[in-house]
Amino acid sequence: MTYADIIVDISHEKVDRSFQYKVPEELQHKLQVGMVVTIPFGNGNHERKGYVIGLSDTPAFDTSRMKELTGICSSEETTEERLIALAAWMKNQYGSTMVQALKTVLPVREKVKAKEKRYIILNVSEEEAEKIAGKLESGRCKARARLVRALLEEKKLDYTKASKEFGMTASVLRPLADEGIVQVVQDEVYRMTVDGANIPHEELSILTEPQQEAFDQIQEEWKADPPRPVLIHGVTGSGKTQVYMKLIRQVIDEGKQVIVLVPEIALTYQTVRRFYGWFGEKVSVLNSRLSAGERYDQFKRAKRGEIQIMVGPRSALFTPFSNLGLIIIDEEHEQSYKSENSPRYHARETALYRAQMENARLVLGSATPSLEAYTKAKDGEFRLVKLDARFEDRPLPKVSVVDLREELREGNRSVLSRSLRKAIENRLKCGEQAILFLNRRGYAGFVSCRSCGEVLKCPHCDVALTEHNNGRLVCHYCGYEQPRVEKCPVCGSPYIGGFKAGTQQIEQVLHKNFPKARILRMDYDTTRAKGSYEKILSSFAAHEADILVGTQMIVKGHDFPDVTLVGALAADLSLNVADYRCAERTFQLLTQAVGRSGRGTKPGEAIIQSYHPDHYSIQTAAAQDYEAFYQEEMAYRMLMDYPPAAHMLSVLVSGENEELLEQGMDYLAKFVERIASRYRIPVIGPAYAAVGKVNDIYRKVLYLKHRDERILQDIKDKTEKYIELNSGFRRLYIQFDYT
DNA sequence: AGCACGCCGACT
DNA sequence: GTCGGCGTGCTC
Repeated sequence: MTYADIIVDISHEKVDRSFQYKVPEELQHKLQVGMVVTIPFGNGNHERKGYVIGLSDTPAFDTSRMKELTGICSSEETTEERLIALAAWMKNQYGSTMVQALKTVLPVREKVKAKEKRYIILNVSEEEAEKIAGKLESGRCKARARLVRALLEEKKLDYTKASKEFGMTASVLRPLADEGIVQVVQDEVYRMTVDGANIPHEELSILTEPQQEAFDQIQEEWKADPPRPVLIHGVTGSGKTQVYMKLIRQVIDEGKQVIVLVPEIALTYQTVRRFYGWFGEKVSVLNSRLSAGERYDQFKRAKRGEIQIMVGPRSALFTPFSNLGLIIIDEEHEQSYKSENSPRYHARETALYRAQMENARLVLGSATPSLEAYTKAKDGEFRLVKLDARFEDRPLPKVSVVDLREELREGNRSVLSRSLRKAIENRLKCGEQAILFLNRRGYAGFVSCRSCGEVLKCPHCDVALTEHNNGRLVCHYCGYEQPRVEKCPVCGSPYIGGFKAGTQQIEQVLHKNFPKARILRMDYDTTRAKGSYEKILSSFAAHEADILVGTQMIVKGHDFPDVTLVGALAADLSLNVADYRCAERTFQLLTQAVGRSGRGTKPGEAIIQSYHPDHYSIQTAAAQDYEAFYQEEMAYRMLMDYPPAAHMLSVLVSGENEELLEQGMDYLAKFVERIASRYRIPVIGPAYAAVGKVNDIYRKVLYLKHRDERILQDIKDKTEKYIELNSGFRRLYIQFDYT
């Protein structure tokens, strides 16, 4: 006898878990994980749809009370089936529960209600309703009377609102509906996000010679069987988008569908407009501001074949297209492709799997590819396509690096070095624009010396130590701690401490230095209001300001033709983050920033200020030399066994009670150590997570590194089982993360 | 979501 | 005592 774990297709949290059913004899060899089946459910044995999420030979429930599933109904639901198989893969790969994986992949389940918004309306005249209400009140039917009264007030009553606000339940409503006094109606309206109809059609531009060459190389790869994923490494401003558009056109002409993933931040009105302009009604765009219901509507349109192209952030990867032909991931290196919630999937890896499963092609693009993708390209797993020339052969900007230690020695303590100040002055004189950029991403209080640039690092992990409120310096990988230092251990200077600089202070300094300049500031504070992001950018593009100051959000893919100067104010801010990827991120940010300069007809310039002017990530970014950066960084990852040289498994445990967390983590660490010692893998940690406390929930983390992915997966599986068997972990939340 | 069960106030 | 509304809890 086999038993199937099934998730019931009822959109309610209370049944959001699996139920076990017996599999009838004749279906035993046919049934597979991911199939959609019919099951009797609940007291009335109502027939419902269910998703098979697992099969086993041993029952986990009293067999005398277990029902039998009635049939397989998957013939036309192939899209769903594939997505469920994808969820099963994600569950294994990233160590989440199946329910969590299914929820990420099939937003359909929760959203049924949101889509079919239900209303209650009166089915009788108002006078009659008044009479009925009176009768109900004099009787004992207070709840029903309440409902009728509410309907007299408000003709169309929201179903969910009604049940929430005055506790209306089905047993209150049904008699009224049966007697024909009220009626339940449903609206089915698509909530359109952007009105594509008003955007004029645009023709795709003709490819430049290098673009055409890249396109041809991709065509060649697509003829192979099976075609490899393609990585387009194109310098900033080389026009990768044009190549994508041609590829998209080709694939939809074949009658297949396309998913385009873009980083959240790039989902601007401009991008959306361009897609609508080129492909009109065939496109739909998702973004995180969309409500669950709106997102469901778009997915439904995709499933019905009303659209051919879906553009959106990582969640758009799960668009239920029936004949998927191509997945494009733009700015493939972006951090936002990695999910923060369980399953902590990476869109690049997951896209690769989905593409393989559905015979779709995959194209990644970036000016600064992730080490993971570039390594695969070097190993021949991906096809590497280069786009080396900027549009119309415009030169890359001239870059210089300023040594802030030198500035301090010369007595300049301002955030602006002398050469940067001079350069800004020049731009103002010529009526050109400047962008000043503060790469604060992931900024966590590291400690550095302003005289010699020394940064305090963990002796075991080679990542920057973080200063905590209690004054101690802590490593977030292994938990190493040491007291605060008063003097620089290398040069003895007392100028050692945390880094303090914000966009606001810089704006003030600029006002003082250049009283006539018009300055715009763009950071988290100034972009919180809806639409303000667009407003600031379009105002700067229209040259209504001379200087734009901001965090990394200003360096992403915008075209400002009058900008001829970019200044990176403190490259060290992203270089010394307590994370092994900080050099990669710094290189990416600086390269992107530098690429904003000189996009128009006038040549551009860029100035990078740093306490580590000779660090390879800064030097190679200044030289715009990706290959050199890759070699250096990869050597470092090999040396330290950091990904992609090795794989890394982290176990994140969180809980409200710090003591309980501490205890649970100790037990867990002991267990993991025992398992890992069989493979001779050292366990790193436990340590407080980089963000040690979120919303009063404490977080601790363990790390394991190994070159063989399967060994880590085995350790993860065993740990998962151990957690399941021990009730002591019930009150802790445990997440696996896998890189 | 839908159904049974059990509590509680009103009425024969 | 009994009837029926209405909240609660369970569904393999």
